[in-house]
Amino acid sequence: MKAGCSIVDKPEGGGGYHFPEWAYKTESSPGSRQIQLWHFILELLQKEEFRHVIAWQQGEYGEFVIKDPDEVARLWGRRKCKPQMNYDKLSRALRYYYNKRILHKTKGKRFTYKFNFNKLVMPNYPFINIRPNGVVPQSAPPVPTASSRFHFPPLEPHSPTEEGPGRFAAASLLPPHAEPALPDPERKAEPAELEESAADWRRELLAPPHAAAAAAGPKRKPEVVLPLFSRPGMFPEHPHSPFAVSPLPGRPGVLNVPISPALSLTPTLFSYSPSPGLSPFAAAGSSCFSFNPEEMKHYLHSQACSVFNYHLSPRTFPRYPLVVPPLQCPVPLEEQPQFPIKLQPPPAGRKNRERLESPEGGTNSGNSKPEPPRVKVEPAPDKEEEEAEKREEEEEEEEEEKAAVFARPAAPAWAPVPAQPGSSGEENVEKQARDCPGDAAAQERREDALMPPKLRLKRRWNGDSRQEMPEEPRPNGIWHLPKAVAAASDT
DNA sequence: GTCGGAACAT
DNA sequence: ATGTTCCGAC
Repeated sequence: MKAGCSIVDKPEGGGGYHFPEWAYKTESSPGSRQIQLWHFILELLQKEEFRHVIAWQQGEYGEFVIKDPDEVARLWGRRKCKPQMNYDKLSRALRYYYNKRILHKTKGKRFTYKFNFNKLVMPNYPFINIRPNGVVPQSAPPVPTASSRFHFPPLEPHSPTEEGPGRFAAASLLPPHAEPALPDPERKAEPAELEESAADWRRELLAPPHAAAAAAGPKRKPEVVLPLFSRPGMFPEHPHSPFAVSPLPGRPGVLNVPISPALSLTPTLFSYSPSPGLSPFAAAGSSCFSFNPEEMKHYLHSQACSVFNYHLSPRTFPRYPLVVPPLQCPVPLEEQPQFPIKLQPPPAGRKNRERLESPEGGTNSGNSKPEPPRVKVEPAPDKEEEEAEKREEEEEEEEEEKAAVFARPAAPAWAPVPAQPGSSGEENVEKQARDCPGDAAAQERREDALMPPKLRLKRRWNGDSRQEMPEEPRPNGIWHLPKAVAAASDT
């Protein structure tokens, strides 16, 4: 049944440029990560059309309620070409997000979940406002309103030669009036429909039944609607696609890496999130609303282009901290480290400090002893800290987070960065992103601390090592015994 | 309903 | 890695 489910091939890597695999894993790329559920949820949440299916919970930050589980499941199933999808399965996927701290359940409220916006989206969706009745219908976390008024400076477009279908056409940003009707829940996906490219799924989702039916015939060109954030002249060459121009400077036809502010919703990427020190919202955890206007400006700019792409790959942005569409991009892409993160020395966090005997502990290529057991033998976690974290979490979950999500105390090990005259904001931000991975790492450990040891183990075994597990030469496959390990740790 | 383990798929 | 599918337990 998958035959019909077309996916957009990943861009051909011409020009000899090689991008890391993850870079291709945009929403529509083949493979396991076409689109992530949380992402999809966010999209639905964003659209007025689906208000009756899923909607933000008024008054609860990041909380949403699935009003029609079956329909959501159906939409998800259609999106993923899983006709057998149902709420039971979908919710299972949702539950996996608990551990990742992307979501959690709102206890006692059926079909109600809550995004962990404070830690996740907040710093990455600076442009989304909660405007339940606004044009951006279903909103998102309440962020400083500056975001909504921000406008993009002209970007330097490169000429994308092969855009493929406008797979990320701005349909998700359609104004509510565009497609008011819900698709007929009964309507089955017909082959022709399934043949549609990823670009069409939105249209399909959004389209009223008759329109969708029409789509089954000769493919009519989707009416591309300008996104909210799009402005005339923004991308003169491709006025109707906000994604026509890659934020990545000058890489025509190679890869229009979608830059996404959504980014680090996966644990793996947490550490790469814009550091709190870099983001005005950074603070995600703490004094979120007191930010330096300059920083704000720079930050907004650096993320500007990501914004209308925010529903693209959540993986892109954080790893390309240096290639954000620049006011001025001093470092040519090819000179930038492809995997800047991996080059970063382990943060000097508490745990790492313990084991960091040598100051240069970052690269241990010469080390003959990888000492893998260290990871397996999870020492009893720091009780106090864990307790504290647990308390914090309980507070959050059980007290319905009456403590504002933003009020979370985060003791950053970094210092606020003075605006550097002479260097662009991006530069600043980016540099910090490079130089100060520690804070993110610290947060990582906090997150880990929040987690039961078993889960922590799991995360690590799942490759979610991050700073906890420095890049070490590991014997092939030997460590890949997650279940065994989990079991072992259980007994 | 909700949860999470397990096996499996992509 | 991120689900999907199934399922027993609560």
